[in-house]
Amino acid sequence: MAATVLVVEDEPAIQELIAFNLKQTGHVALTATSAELADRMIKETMPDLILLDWMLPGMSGIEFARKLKADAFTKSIPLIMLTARGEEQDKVRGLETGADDYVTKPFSPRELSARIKAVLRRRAPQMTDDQVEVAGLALDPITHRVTGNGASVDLGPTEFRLLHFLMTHPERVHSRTQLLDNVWGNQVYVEERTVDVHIRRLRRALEPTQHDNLVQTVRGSGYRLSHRV
Amino acid sequence: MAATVLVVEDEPAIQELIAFNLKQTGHVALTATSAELADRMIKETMPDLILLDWMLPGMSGIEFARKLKADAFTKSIPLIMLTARGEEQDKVRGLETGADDYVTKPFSPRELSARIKAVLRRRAPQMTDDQVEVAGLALDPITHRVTGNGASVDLGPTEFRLLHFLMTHPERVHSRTQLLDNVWGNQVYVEERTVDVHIRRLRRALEPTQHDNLVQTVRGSGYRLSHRV
DNA sequence: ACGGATTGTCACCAAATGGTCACATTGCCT
DNA sequence: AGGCAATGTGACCATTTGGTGACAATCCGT
Repeated sequence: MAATVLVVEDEPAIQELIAFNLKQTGHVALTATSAELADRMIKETMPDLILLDWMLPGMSGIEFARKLKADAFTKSIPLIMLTARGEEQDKVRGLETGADDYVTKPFSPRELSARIKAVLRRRAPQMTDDQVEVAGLALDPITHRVTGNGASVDLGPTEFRLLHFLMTHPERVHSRTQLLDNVWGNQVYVEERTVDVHIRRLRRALEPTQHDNLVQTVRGSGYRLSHRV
Repeated sequence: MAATVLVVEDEPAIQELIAFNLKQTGHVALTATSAELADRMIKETMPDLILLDWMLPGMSGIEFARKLKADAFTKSIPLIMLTARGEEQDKVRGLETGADDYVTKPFSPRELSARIKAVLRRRAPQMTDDQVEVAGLALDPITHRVTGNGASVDLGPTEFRLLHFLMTHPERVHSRTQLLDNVWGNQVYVEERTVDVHIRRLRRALEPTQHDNLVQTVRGSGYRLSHRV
């Protein structure tokens, strides 16, 4: 999953190393050597993720992190702190400032990319190939297989995408328009009521394993996937 | 939450980009390429927010902004100005005319939507999708769920909107007219007394969890949501 | 090309919802 | 206490919304 990552790090060697690894894993790397520079770049590009070194010239990393999390516009950007080894108390303080994760130097490229992936996953869940599971209903995007309590469930392509979207965005109400945009793609024109029909087909397919009640109607708003009553 | 946003921008590419992103974030996008056209659309649709380009053919953006803020009908509509980069003095003048915020081009979709959300929250808290909680009564616009001390509360669409408005504007008395404007929308004509009936329905729905006394009658004025007796 | 699967629409139905009225109740003032 | 105005409340009916089966067009593998 391609993401734009801003690396705030003053040591050129480390900076390049990270940038290289980011590109290797399919991301776009932006770099800044100071908080001031980073600040400007954030406003311009609104990156999907920020990697922030603990120690920076001028404004310290922790100070900068606090500033980012205080600003309503940047607050929602995931933040990973890079700390020197063994500074355990720093980790604590880092998480207090609202960092989503931290990585201690030296780190392996694999570890870094794993953490990046984990943090990004929280943002765009349906983009990943991860298996999803809700109340005994499991969907595997890779094998394209759905099982209810182990028993296999047969779905058409549209119902599969619909269920995948719902399962990666559970509990949340989606209007018919949102579903059309996210499941059908936003360039095709189909009737809103068509969603109803596919919801119906999805429910029917889930009936054998009693999972049809996961797909809930919210009158006047849309549909929701939830295990709660 | 879903808001109707009017985009006044003469460059088709930018206009489309913005409209696309608005739809992505769940808003309804209207577009106008000139101040004259925008003027007509505003009268017709009364958008929740206006995005106004600085540079427009004919009447300039700043001139139009001033006009909007001088008119009693449009004065209260939040306004975000789109300015070219680095025109710092323009920002100042823009804010002087009553713009609520400004965004410098080029901007990222994320920044724009963050600012839109921030402006809407300031002007119309019930348009945002933040959770609200008052005295054990919780309402979540995203999942479209209401719980009283954890127990789920069942509401019809109108009662849900009514409660949402009251909870985002607590401790304040709202006349029937104000409630009609904010909950029903100000273009529909319904009897004032209809509000009473929906207040009644809302109270009944809140009875099971003893939250019905939050909805208070202020004789001669209207209704209020408050945890105080 | 054939046959099954898939998909978008439609028509029809049941249920939910919303607005209004009529009447009951409450509160406030003299 | 009496009377008036404001509000509460139940019922009714029209409208809206969503569920559902049927159907025709299209797609796709054989």
